[in-house]
Amino acid sequence: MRIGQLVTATGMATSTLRYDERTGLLPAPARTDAGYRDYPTGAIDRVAFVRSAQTAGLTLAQVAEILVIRDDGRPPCAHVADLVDVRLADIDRRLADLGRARTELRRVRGRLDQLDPADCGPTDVCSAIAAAR
Amino acid sequence: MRIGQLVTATGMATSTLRYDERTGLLPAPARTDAGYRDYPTGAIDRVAFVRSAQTAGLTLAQVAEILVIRDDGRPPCAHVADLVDVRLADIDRRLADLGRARTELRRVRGRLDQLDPADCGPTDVCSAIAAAR
DNA sequence: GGTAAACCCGCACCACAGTGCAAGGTCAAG
DNA sequence: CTTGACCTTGCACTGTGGTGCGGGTTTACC
Repeated sequence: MRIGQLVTATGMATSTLRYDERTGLLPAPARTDAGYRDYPTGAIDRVAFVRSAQTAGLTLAQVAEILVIRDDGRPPCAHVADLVDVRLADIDRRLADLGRARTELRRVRGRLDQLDPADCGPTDVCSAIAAAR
Repeated sequence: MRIGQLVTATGMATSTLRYDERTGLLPAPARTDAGYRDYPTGAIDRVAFVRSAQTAGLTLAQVAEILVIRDDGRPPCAHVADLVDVRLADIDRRLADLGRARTELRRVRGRLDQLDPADCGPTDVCSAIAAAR
């Protein structure tokens, strides 16, 4: 299968597939005599897996770790569980941060509605924001 | 005030202050004869404002926009309100995305706990993740 | 006058996940 | 045999918010 076929099969861009190969996410495929990449059919599943894992919020570096273990013949389950746990903790942290930021911005927004632009002296840049400390 | 004093007053790094100046967030200060930056005392508030706005979730580019308006002598209230609204919408989007990602990852985690590594054939890389599509 | 700390500038570099381009080679159809 | 689609490579660039380094000057203190 040439790269064009893999593109239509997976929906990825050629540039992305080559990028994935460069970074070790996809094994370097065989080459035709002319130097064209010649993928096995399994490459479709491999690409699909990479994108699933990415959608789940893993970085490509983490996906690569999983693939290394699997390609080594070992089941990556334990490592995947670790990565997922780390990612979940990260998400919880981000959710908390964003929630706080939202509360804060809502407060700023409320002050802005209250504020008459004329009241806003040139001393500070924007009192509605400066108050947010 | 020299840059070192501003550093101790604001807690920022010199490199960051110079960066902020380069990108227009801080006005270029006066210079001593020797070429040292010589900040007015107001610079402390300016830096503090930039960090407040940044903490509120605005990008430095957006903060710069606000400052341009203010330095132009106009009250930036209306523009700030726009930026805050945009940022709030963005945060809501992110919160929703992260919530979905968390649900998905929790599901993957559940499958991992269920799964016996021995069952995980070498056909797919990790069935717990591959199922997440 | 010597030394250490503080300051200057410009350039290069970090993560992250790609995208875009130029210049060239190959393959299939007409 | 030509045209056009497809493929190759490497390099540079995107955005964001800075950090780090090297080489040189100036200031502060003893």
